[in-house]
Amino acid sequence: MQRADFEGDPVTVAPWLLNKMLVHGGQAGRIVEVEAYGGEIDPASHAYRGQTPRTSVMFGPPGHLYVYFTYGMHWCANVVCGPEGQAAAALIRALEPVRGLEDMRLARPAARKERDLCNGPAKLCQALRISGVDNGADLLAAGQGSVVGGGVLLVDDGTPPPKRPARGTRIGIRVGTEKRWRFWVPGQASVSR
DNA sequence: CTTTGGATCGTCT
DNA sequence: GACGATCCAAAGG
Repeated sequence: MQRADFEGDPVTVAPWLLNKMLVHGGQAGRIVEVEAYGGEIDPASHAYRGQTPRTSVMFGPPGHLYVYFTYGMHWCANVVCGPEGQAAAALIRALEPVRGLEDMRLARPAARKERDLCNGPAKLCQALRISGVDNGADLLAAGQGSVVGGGVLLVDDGTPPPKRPARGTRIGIRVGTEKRWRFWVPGQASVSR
């Protein structure tokens, strides 16, 4: 897994992210649902109307984390993809909880079942304690010799993406609803509702 | 099980 | 000044 793997089209990179691990501190989950956002050509993307202070990370190099705040209370996390200068991203919509479940439960007292811990884009940020301070983090910083351990990381544990991912329309948007740019691991309990 | 409405504030018009 | 890449509790069936 290298930075070049993230330079492709978001519709290609997003399903490729399935089954990779998202790690933050002692908590980790397997990505089981994603959505592709196509930057300036995609009316549903935050970057559709060009670069703003909020969306600047999306215009930077791929393999970084774009975190945004919405509805006055929720954080959501994206993997920046596409070449530098082009805004594209994959929204992480759901994780299968893998490690640090006790801390996840502490961070998300509203979750009743294990699958409720990370089955939504804002839920997984709550569970992994991802917030605005993580915006712009380099997801590939592991093994680069610097201070590693506090940041958000993407890890390939060897599990390949599903050969035939399930596919459907994106959720929660009001434009661009015709594009079937949502991908998930078929039969996974932790996909969003 | 499904439907509905409230919470809450940064961002851009 | 409007609205959003959402979540949750409450109410109804």
